[in-house]
Amino acid sequence: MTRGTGRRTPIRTLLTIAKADEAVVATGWVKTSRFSKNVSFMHLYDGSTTKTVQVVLTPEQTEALQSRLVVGACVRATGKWVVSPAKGQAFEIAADSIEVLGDVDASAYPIQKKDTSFEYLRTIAHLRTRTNTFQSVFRVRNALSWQIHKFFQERQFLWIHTPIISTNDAEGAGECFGLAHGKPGDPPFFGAPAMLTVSGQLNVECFAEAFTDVYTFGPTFRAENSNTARHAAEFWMIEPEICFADLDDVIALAQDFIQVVGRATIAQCAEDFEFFDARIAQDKEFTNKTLAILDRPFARITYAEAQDILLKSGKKFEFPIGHGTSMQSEHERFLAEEYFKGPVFVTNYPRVQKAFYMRLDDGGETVSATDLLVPRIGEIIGGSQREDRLDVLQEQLRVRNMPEAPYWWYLDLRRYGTVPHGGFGLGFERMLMWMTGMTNIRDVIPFPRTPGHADF
RNA sequence: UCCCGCUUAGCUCAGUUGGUUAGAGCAUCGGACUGUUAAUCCGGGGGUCCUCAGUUCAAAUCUGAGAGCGGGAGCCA
Repeated sequence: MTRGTGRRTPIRTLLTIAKADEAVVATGWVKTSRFSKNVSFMHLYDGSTTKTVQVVLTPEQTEALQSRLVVGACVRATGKWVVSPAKGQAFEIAADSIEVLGDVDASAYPIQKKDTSFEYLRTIAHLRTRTNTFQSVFRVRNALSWQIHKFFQERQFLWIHTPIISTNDAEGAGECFGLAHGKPGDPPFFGAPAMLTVSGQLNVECFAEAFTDVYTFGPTFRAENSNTARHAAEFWMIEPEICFADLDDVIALAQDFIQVVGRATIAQCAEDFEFFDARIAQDKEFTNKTLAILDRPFARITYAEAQDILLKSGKKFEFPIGHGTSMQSEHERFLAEEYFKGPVFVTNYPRVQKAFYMRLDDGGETVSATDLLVPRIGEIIGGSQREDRLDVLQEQLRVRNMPEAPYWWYLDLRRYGTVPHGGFGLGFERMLMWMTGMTNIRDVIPFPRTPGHADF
């Protein structure tokens, strides 16, 4: 654990390894302060932990600084690390000197030491980072990112930086954001209309067929007018691609990924998950239940079996069920939340419901695709074994009235040294929501972009 | 894009059947007090009741339109 720059010590470090009577320098912002004639207290946070450090002030320091040590003020406290005589903490700082580095006008500061709605905090996204909830959310977001890279790196996957700018709309995964430059009527900068990527998959497949196991992890853009708590116009996606692999291998990787990364993230951010259990989730056993799910195999059924389950459930659904129907949100939630009570892989969807690059099953009616459905969130992963046979892939383009020309390089992968391979795309923010219990994707993205909103 | 709901103090909200000067908690400001833990106690200030139009003797309250926000659906990750 770092000792900081040498001129200060992170609060997390202070609380774990500082020794009694050691001279310390703590820096941070005031979380709360309490003043009285004989002795005063101030709590500082610096983002390194869910906890604060208590600084004890003398009457002279109180007199001089009371009006300035308000919530949000930036402070440097120098003093001695001493045993606390009170119950709330083992140690505290007996301050020798306190400097206010940044004042706050308390009558105007919008962050208060009280519950505040997430809706309101979204309107002050530049300041919401200072609240307990968002401190925990973004520490976990950082840890989850780190554990994702760790998982793949330890398994010899290469991280591929697939392009953000694209001139083909990949797989038709969704509506694209077009790129404009210069004056209207200028020739296209890239020689063809360009857009922000909707997926790195087709690009990363090129690397898979040279490095065997690869992944992308980066921002993705969808211009769909989606107004839900689970959709954003800019989000991060994890897309591994593995060779010499079929759908079973893809599913095994996906399950291993979620379980290993999930457990490691909870272990790395134990304090933050305690906070979510206490303050965000309705259920105090929320994280323990997540850990239990991460310890046992996920359910797996085919699309056809899923339809049989829905038909036999006797439940009234708003949308039609039965073979050939497309699975709606209510059906997915029934399967994950009520029937399996946990994550479930659904496989072998009808060909017509899925993308052109998914491998056609024997019989030609279904494809080797899978969605992973989880309680509360719905679809968190979409994956498939890819069509590795050139003639079948060409036929799949043809039946969808898609031109071959833009995909010449993608088809080359099947012309030269083709290989059974597959992969999946996992919505990073959806996994974060599933783990933390946060219910709105806007509250797990630093500065969320949704229809009508790209503020800050 | 569709359906539903909400909008009252800095924040979170209450506001009866339309009726006189629109309330509470927290925050804030002033004071007191305490090894305090979102401290406690006393006092003060703070309002375009989202906007516009209408009904009415009278509108926070009823009607219409608009805006913003939220929930759900579709699309998907």
